[in-house]
Amino acid sequence: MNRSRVQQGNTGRLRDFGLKVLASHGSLSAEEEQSARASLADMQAAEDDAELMAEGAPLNQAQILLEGWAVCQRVLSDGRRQIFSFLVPGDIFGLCARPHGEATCAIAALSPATVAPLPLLNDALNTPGTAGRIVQDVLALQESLLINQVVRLGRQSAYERLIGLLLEFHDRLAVMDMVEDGSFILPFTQEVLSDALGLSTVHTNRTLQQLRREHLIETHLTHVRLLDLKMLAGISDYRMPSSLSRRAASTAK
Amino acid sequence: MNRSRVQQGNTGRLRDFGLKVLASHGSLSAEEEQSARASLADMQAAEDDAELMAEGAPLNQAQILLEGWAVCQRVLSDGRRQIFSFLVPGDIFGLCARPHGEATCAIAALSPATVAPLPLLNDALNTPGTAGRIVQDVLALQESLLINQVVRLGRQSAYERLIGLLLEFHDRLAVMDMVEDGSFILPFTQEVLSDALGLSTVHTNRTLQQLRREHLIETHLTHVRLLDLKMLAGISDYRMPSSLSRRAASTAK
DNA sequence: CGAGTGTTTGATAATGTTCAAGAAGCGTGG
DNA sequence: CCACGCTTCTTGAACATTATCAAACACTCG
Repeated sequence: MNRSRVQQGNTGRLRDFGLKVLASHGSLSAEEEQSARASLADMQAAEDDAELMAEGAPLNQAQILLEGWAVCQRVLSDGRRQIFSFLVPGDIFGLCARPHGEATCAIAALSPATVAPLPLLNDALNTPGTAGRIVQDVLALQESLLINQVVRLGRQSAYERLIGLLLEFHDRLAVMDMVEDGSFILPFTQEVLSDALGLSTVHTNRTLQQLRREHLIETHLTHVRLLDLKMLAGISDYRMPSSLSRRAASTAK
Repeated sequence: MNRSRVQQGNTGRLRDFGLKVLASHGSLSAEEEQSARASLADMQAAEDDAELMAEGAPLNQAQILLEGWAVCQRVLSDGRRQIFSFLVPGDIFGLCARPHGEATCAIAALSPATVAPLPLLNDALNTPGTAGRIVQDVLALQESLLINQVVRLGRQSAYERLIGLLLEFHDRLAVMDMVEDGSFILPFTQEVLSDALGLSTVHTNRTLQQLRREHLIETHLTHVRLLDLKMLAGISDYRMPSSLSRRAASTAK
């Protein structure tokens, strides 16, 4: 774990982002905001590729990813890697519903990242306030994303899988206010995408090309734009997880 | 939901089986055993193919599958089916770590089944006794099985997947004392296996044949025998979930 | 025996992988 | 500013894996 101070100028912006994310689940009480504000100040930078959490680590320290992306992954003994899920900026991790839970997979940063502890959320699952609500929402979302991942890997074609994952990114980033006109940034390589989709990089590349040829997406460097959400959702049989759509509604101006 | 009385002669055996399963997590207190005994008496039969739990149903009624197999599954709009996980006799379902949880997928019986409620386990997650321990164990196992399923589907060949799933069956049934000399019964068709493995039935069939030709397994009707556990585990990079190996140790005479 | 369901087989096609090499983007240091 | 090395993306060709379709076979139950 290789962490260090965060550049001065950013801390304010990132702290406000963290507070906004928490508040998107419900309004924070004065004490809750106080606690969140204090712990967000402890934010730390992590390098690209840093392991934010090891497989088997005790799940008793809630954290929020304030900046950068990360993945939950497992590496097979022969080097093949499977990515289970992505963490996007604003995502909360390190939670577990049951006491003494252990991480079932490692969490690794995909880009330089900033992380802050949220002791407020530790063991908050069954508490009445907004903290409890946040934990519930986060766990519910995690579960439903994992189920969607199984469906993609088991029963969908490369084409459908890729679309489904892009739509998931879209909806999750939209809740964090990181989508503009269908466009967002994926700060990682096609290899990462492939390890999530269970495909070779070459095939991921060609499938992306197909989507571009069909004018369903545009890409420029790490920017992706989804051009026809309805069409894409139809092709991949995608439905937004209910735990997201609730929050999307509450975020809308 | 199509349920009815259980045949007279079986209730005693099934009740004892249920009690044995619960006790395999830790010794039950007098009150716990009392409660379990009472609710096991409410066991009900379910037909082949019956839906034991609908997708979206509130997860607040713990139940135990005393007899028969079931699956967690989701069906895509075009009819393709993905099976996420299997429930073997002795498995507990209907639990959720968070309050107000909803089932993310439907549970369907694969064979005629017998099910009993276990109110003892409702909201027992954070309680001190053995009931709490059971809930923790069950949830931990579910999670780790789902992760294994993702790895199989995403990064393993048909051959590896099939072996991995067979080993999982072996170890889970062994804990329930349903394996004899590497041999056990899978009371469902190759189509079910295929829907779990994300393969066509034809390909599942041919992969099974290959395993037989290589003398790694034997099959006779619904009986399967694994002939070389070490070899099989090596091929598929399989490790027994830790939540199972703990119980396997405690079950051993 | 006959209908129904599940398994096996063969032929063929689609989907996805591998390997190898070239092109494009990016940072670094001269 | 350019040259260089590095990584990522892209391309082509050959190959492997898995799916699809259709038919035959086997087993089970009435």
